[in-house]
Amino acid sequence: MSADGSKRKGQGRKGASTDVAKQPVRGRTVKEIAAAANVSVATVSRALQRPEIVSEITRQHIHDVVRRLGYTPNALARNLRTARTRLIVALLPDIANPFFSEVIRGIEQVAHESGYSVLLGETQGSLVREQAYADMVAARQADGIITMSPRVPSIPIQGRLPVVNACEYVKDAQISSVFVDNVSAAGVAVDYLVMLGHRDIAFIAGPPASPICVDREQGYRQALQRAEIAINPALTAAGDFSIEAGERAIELLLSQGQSFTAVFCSNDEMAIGAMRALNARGLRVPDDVSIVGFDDIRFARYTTPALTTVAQPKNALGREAMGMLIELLNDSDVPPRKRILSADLIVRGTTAPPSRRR
Amino acid sequence: MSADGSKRKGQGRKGASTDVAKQPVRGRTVKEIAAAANVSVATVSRALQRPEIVSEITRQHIHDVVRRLGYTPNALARNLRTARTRLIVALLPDIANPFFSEVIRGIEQVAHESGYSVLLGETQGSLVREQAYADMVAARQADGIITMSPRVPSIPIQGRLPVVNACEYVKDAQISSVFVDNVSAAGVAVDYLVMLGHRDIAFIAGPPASPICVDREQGYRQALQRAEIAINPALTAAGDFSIEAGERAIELLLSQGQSFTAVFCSNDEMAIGAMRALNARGLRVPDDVSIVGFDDIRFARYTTPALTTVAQPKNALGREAMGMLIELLNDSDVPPRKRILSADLIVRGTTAPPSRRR
DNA sequence: CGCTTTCATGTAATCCATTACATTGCAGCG
DNA sequence: CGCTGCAATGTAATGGATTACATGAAAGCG
Repeated sequence: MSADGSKRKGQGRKGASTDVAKQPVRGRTVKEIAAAANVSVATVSRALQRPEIVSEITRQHIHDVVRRLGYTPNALARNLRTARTRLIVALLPDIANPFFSEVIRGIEQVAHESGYSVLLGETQGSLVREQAYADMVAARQADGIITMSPRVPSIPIQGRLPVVNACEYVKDAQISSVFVDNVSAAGVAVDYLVMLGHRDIAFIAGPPASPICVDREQGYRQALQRAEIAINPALTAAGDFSIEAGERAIELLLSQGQSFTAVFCSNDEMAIGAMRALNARGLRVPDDVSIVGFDDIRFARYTTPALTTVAQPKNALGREAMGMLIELLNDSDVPPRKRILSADLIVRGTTAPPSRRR
Repeated sequence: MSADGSKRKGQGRKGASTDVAKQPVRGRTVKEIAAAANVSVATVSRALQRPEIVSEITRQHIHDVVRRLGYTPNALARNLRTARTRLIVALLPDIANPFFSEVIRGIEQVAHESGYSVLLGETQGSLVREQAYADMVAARQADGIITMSPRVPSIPIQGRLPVVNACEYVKDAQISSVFVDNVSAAGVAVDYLVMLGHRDIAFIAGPPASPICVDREQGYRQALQRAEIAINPALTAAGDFSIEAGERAIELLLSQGQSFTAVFCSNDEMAIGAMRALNARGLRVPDDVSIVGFDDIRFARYTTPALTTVAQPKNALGREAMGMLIELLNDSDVPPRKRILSADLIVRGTTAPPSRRR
């Protein structure tokens, strides 16, 4: 078989004319374009990257050839050489949670203004996933990461990678973050309930691993203290941000025979669950029980009655986060900083003064 | 001043030894590891890629060095060489739409089983965005794409790229697709309304550019024909899948003085909007008007009353789409095929027989 | 006219990991 | 002993683009 003549090494088509017809059109290279246009690879590259430094005529010609042959430069090669991808990854725990959608919008707006593309990674709260996506940055497939988990510290590795934490933050991590002042935002919400005349206010907590949830709980407590209402620990129920958790929390409180005229929920989805559970038990919102949520997701406006909630500046959170990331990408020496935005109470239909009954 | 001295161009660190101390730990290379471990780069690469072909002792040693120095192989270089990224991009028009979340879950499950990572791109219906993400595949930054827009044909370029269309499809495009039988699913929904006794059934359409919406409308019409109900074009209102569109549609119909006892909506969000608009006008669901949605998004269960809707097999759609994509990635010659799943009507609380009144 | 600039383009080094092929050493076998 | 075969490792080609540096031609200038 004289096993050498063929060799098959390299691109596998040195002849370049034998089987051209069958071969799919994928994978042209600068070299091919250069050959077809009778110029050097450098000129082709320049014609595409910085057209102004190539003479009008060759530029035209090269562009024609590129179009005719259908050439897309290999981004891997380009990025390898230039050491940047103009790609950033946004990590979100749960795409199903509409809260993040608008944050993403903000991120994308700023990203595009600066020539970055955004790719989304869903982590489902899994550390492994977070790591996997973070490694993409370490492996240079992306320039930076914005994470919306309360668990950034697991991410940064060797030296400081360009990471920004949005919506969440980590207690004493050296990482730039943008988030709202959850303590005071929660406080405002509970103050409002107090102002309406409520004194038995239940609280549905979020995952305790998340500092922002701890803050919301603290805001709730401080507000009660301000109003000189004794804190009843039995009125606090655990939750995990899901609609179902909201339902369960209410069922638990009711089955324990707790009495309350208002519920402050750590997010809107749990508030929706709470409303449903109350309705199921024949209790009316807001006549029997007032409900306040947190986040102001898109659906909050469309519950019946519409949900009173604390609106986070979602778009601004995203924009700000991306802004910080860009700063970091341009100069890896800027020190991490925390940016705190404020959130507003939006009063809709689920809150009213407590009724006489009960 | 003297605004030139700095220049700032290029990688900005040729010296490579002057400021080693200051320099962040980023960017080790096989070469460095090889030097530190006193072996060749080939051995390092092998120790990491196919440990079994390296002697126990060198493997150990190399792994130690890798860990000690903190080395992550440059994925760009690797992917460039191996011509695969093990990354796929899923394009969705709108992350805010909870329908897609579960489809994504399905995609991710299958992807991970086969060693792929999934990145999400939001297109917001913009062709430019779609192209940009599609170009990532052309530029070899990702191996394939699953798109959930009804506009695939804009994507594939030069030869057939690995593209699969999920949830939507394009009439006569040569692209693999997975979607439900929208005609019959819509038919079943309308049949049910008819069965309940409704004869004046309004329809809120989706974007006409989307074939699946055309199909849903066709299903609606066919069902009316089956029931020998004359089709009243004035009972069909345009929509764009948003909650607001649902509200507007109802307001339009009511302001035109149309009379109807049921509304079939092309998706759940418009159904939610419709419910709200009806409530705002003092009409009760389902007592005065029955509502049926489409998709069965997570929130459908939590409206009051809970929404009757057509459930798409979201997870299966995602799994199937990813399955097809993997097939394509393994063998680019498999011919495109369409896979059609079925959808089930879920009866909840927004449907009832028409009331005597009206 | 000769010299310096400037412009357009070409040549080849470079980014970093993978891997085909080459080399070395040693065990096994007739 | 000499040869084959295998295991472990090394050397260098390779992937595809960018870009520093080199070259050559044309233009500007005294």
